[in-house]
Amino acid sequence: MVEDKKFEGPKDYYETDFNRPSVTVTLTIFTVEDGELKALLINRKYEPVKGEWALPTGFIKMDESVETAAERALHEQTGVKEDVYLEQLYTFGEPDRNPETYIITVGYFALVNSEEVNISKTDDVADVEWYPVKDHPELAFDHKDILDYAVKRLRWKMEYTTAAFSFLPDRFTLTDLQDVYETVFDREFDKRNFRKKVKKQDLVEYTGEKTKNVSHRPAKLYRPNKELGEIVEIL
Amino acid sequence: MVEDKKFEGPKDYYETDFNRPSVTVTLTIFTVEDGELKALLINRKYEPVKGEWALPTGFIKMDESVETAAERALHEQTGVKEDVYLEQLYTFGEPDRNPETYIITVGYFALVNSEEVNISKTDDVADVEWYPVKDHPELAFDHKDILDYAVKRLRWKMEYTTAAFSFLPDRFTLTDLQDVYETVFDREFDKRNFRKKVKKQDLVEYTGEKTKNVSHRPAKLYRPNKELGEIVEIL
DNA sequence: AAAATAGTGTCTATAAGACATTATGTC
DNA sequence: GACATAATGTCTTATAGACACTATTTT
Repeated sequence: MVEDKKFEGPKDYYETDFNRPSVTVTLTIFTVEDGELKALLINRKYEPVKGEWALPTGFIKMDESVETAAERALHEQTGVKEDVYLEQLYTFGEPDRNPETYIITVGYFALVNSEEVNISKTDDVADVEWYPVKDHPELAFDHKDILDYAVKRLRWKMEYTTAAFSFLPDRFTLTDLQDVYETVFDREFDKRNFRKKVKKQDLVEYTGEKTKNVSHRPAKLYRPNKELGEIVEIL
Repeated sequence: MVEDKKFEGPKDYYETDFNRPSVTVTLTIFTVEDGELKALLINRKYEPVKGEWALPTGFIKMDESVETAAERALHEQTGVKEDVYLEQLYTFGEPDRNPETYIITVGYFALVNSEEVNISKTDDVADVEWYPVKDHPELAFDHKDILDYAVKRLRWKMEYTTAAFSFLPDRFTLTDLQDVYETVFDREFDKRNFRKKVKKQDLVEYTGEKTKNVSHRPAKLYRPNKELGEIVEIL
């Protein structure tokens, strides 16, 4: 066993020393809006880095799991009531990532539909805002690294799972779905190949309805097949 | 911002309360030996769970990163001097995963060549042993979950990267390589298809030498191509 | 009928999987 | 020459990508 000597002993090794790293959760909350991939940033009200932009963070209570802390932070910050897709990303643990003391943070990323989410500024923050991932203010701490990592993971996730549905409403057109992919991957896909793949994998089912009040041919509205809300592997 | 009220305030929010989760690292150290996938287990010398088997764990010092703590635990426990492949796995953060207090643990997995590793029992442990993943003693805490998770990740890693080389010596035959895959995935692969794939991807290069003193046709000895020690994505 | 977007099929190239025989060394 | 393992190629099937025209609705 490799433990700090201070914690060693035949009985108890953990309540003997105050000098241990703290732990927080840090959230990268993504949405796709206006053809852009956006992340939710907060402007910090308190020190350290007061007045700077950062990803939402939160401490972990003694009676809640790390995952619960992340969900709580998500719900309290975005105002969204529904459960959204939330996944652990990576734990960032460089001693100097926080300028004042050693704080390890467990990163999570969340995918939300911007139409179902109400941003609510709480008393703990100076501001809350969606920013395009391609054009956002400088971030405090190592939050830029965390955001970059989250974008990579999001792309991986969208390639191999049905995560894209998390960005869409209950019913959507195949063009909507393709737009989400093109936005996140920042490139175009061939319409025929895209639809071929989606249909072969039975990812969606036709609702029987079409778009209304469009000045062109209406599009069929689809919904995710069966596994509503669940993110499943494809391919 | 979502923070425990106790930590709030315009100035300082982290050195005001003792009642926070602790953090450790937990290692799943894999090797392939005698046609079996094995993990390194330790028998605990101290409470809690004294006398039970568990994965190696260690606290994080205030001046080292989580990754460094994992490397330190690895080197101190296995006695291996060389750098080995080490990757962060997942952070396990259920409040009740430790019976006495809330300890969050950052899981890592390591891949080592059993011939290059010397297990060294330190004063901190009662015993250290390689155990087959398919047949090991009961594990303390949630270490069985961590081990299962690590096996899944290992399989994924071996499917998409050159991680398998970490289990092999500098020079090996293609049969050796295939044996590693068959052991980890617990199934057989077609010899011709396996070799076709390995060679098309330029994963290995022929050393010019062959096995000696075998009572049958000698096999060519290969080494990993270029990226010695590095694990790269394939496919 | 003009504008705007929805919707569809073929061909080619590449990768994965099934499958059996010959080659080369030791004893 | 018997034994044991090394080494190799073809055929079939599935998947990915390139590519252009017709259909349906509104105004």
